[in-house]
Amino acid sequence: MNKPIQRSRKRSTASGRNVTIKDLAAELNVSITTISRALNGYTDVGEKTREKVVETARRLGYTPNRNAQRLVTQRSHSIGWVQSDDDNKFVDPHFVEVMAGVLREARKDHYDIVMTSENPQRQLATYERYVHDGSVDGFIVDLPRPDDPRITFLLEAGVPFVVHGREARSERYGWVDVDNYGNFYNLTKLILANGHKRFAFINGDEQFLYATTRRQAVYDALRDLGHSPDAVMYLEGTHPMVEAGYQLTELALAEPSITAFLYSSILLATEGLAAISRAGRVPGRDVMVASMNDELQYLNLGPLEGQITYVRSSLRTAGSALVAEVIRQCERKQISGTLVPSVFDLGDGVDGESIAGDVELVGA
Amino acid sequence: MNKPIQRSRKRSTASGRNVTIKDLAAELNVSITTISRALNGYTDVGEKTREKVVETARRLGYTPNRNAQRLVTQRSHSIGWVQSDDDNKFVDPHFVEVMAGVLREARKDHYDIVMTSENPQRQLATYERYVHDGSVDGFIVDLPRPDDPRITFLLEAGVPFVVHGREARSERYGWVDVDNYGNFYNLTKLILANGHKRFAFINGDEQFLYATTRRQAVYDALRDLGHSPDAVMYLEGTHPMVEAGYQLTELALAEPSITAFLYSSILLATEGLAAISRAGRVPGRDVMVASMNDELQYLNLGPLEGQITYVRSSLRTAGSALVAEVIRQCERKQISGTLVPSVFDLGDGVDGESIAGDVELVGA
DNA sequence: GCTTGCTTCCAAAACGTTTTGGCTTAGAAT
DNA sequence: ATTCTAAGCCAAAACGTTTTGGAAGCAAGC
Repeated sequence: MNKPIQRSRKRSTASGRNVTIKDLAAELNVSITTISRALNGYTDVGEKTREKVVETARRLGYTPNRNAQRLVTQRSHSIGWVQSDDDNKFVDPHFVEVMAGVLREARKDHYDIVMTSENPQRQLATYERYVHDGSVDGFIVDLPRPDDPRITFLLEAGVPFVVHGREARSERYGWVDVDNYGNFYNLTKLILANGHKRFAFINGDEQFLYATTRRQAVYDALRDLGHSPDAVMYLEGTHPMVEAGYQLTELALAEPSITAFLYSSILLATEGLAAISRAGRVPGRDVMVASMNDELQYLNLGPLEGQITYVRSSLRTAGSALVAEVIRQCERKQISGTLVPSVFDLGDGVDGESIAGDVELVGA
Repeated sequence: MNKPIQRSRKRSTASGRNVTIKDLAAELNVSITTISRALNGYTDVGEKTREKVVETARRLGYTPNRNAQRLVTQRSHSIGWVQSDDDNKFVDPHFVEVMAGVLREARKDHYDIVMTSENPQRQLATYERYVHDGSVDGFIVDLPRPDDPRITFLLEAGVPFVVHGREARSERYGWVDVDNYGNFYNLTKLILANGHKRFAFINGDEQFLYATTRRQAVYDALRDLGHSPDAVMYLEGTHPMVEAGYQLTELALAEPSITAFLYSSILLATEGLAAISRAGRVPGRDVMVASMNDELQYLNLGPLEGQITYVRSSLRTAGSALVAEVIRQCERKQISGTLVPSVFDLGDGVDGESIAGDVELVGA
């Protein structure tokens, strides 16, 4: 009898067998080769036959079995996106925005996105398994940290992947990023140009690179424009961000010398605005508020119109670019970096030009 | 030469061939049958052989090819989750919370989640294709509407699926839901019990069923407790929710008879609180604020402590239950519904008991 | 000695495709 | 008349597993 220890098996669909390439071949009295080649656009099948084939394929509701295709072609047409199961970290509203772009682009190119979450210690094993077992052709890597072990692993495994953000080795892999440095450099310049002598900078979690880069940009701008580093009160908000926005702003409000607020995320900024209002200060008149705006679709900035100056950059666009890049790699093994565009929107009473961030394409 | 019209092909991994079951068989001089059975826990392989097999499998870094397994077993061990590409609708922070639970549970059961987005008109075709081509074994269906065509389709296709929410046919499919009716009935009772004669109810978009059910519950409670339907000012916020929270609250604040606010989502509520504060009213003293709290991890309710009365229910738990249910169906074709638990948290100055919602398991 | 039963193994078929390396046939070129 | 070319088709191998239906060997029971 040879029973398995623990498995049980059953067909997945309630209805009977799906129609296969063999059924088509039988129906038309041609070989399965001809069916396959007709459907895949090869030139060695006669026009009449091809027409008959596609017609009956449609009529019988034929859909090629994806797993058979994957097995023989050794390509899954799927890309993997593994999330950190690190409780709060992964549940970030920014993430959904990126995902919207990722899904849309993937659909357009007929790729699937396969997702899992895994705690950081076991993540490498997950990447390894996914690529060994043929589940995916490449990966999206999110929120890179300095010397990110995931990147190290993927680089030496020689697997296609794209990183949302950059670290030291960014020459060697494909990436998509916003111009963190340029944007925060310019925002700082803008604040100073508007006559503010001291401001608070409420940054994101510095364990992620985007935050480090932004801090660097702010201090560089201060130095280049001849201001002391003391002109900024630097505050770091850890994930999840929202609580930090309110509390850190309250902290900064205690110092009267501070007349401007710079936020690393619009999420921090909206909370900050609440704190500012509650303290009886009015943004745009008493204080200047500047921020990075990632265009979170669910956040309506209407009520805040004019109260806030920001650099706008679409995370959704970044998401699309991510999968475009990783697919490009899967299909012809060349890597490139993409800087997503940024545009400035000035709040009321703020002087300056609406500098548009560069759109750059590194590599080819 | 027979060239294809448009394809190009390449191996996915840069490194050479992966190690297969044949390599193991060759290494150990046994048949591939034995390898397979040893690795899959069948009783008809000797203990010594089994040990040798698992040892060399580990040593050689063998990972079974997922696509071959899927092809022969006709099971993908993946479950599909198709998002509406309807621009704003899908980008809802609630979604991320559900997803955290979905991914965690899927990982635990060794299932993959494959996601796509598709505009509503073409969604049915996507479900059809996914199930025909063997990509997935079942589906998660989100945000059902009345007579949802997706449910109609999946029911008659006989495909395993689970719905987050319920509509008329909920006897016939697996679902996971929060007790929308009970919770909003109780919240209304609580508001009235605290002496409020008139309140605003800011609901979610009624094109989704959870919102309709909640409205029904509120009006039923009013009727049952002998109040006129006019005791509520009913406002419907469409997606995305956040803007609605602020604006609709402002609208309701204009009517002085209104002394309490009931929100369908904590997202609406936090915006509402901002509007209330800005209007110079203080929540917990001048007005009562009640809400459903879906435990969005990125939202910190600390600063609002005591200002708000809510029913708490974990969307993450719901997410886990969703995949547990759909996997159960895939593996033994029985369907059941699950009500996720809810618990009440009373705000300062609010009288009432902390009613705990029922935990129910319908079906088997 | 012969059957029976148990344990351990295995050859071969199957899953549904793609691709290779032909093989016909018909017409054009010699 | 023969050879060449091109167009249209196909048999068979391959992808990497799982599963079926035994077979071989050996001990126990009669």
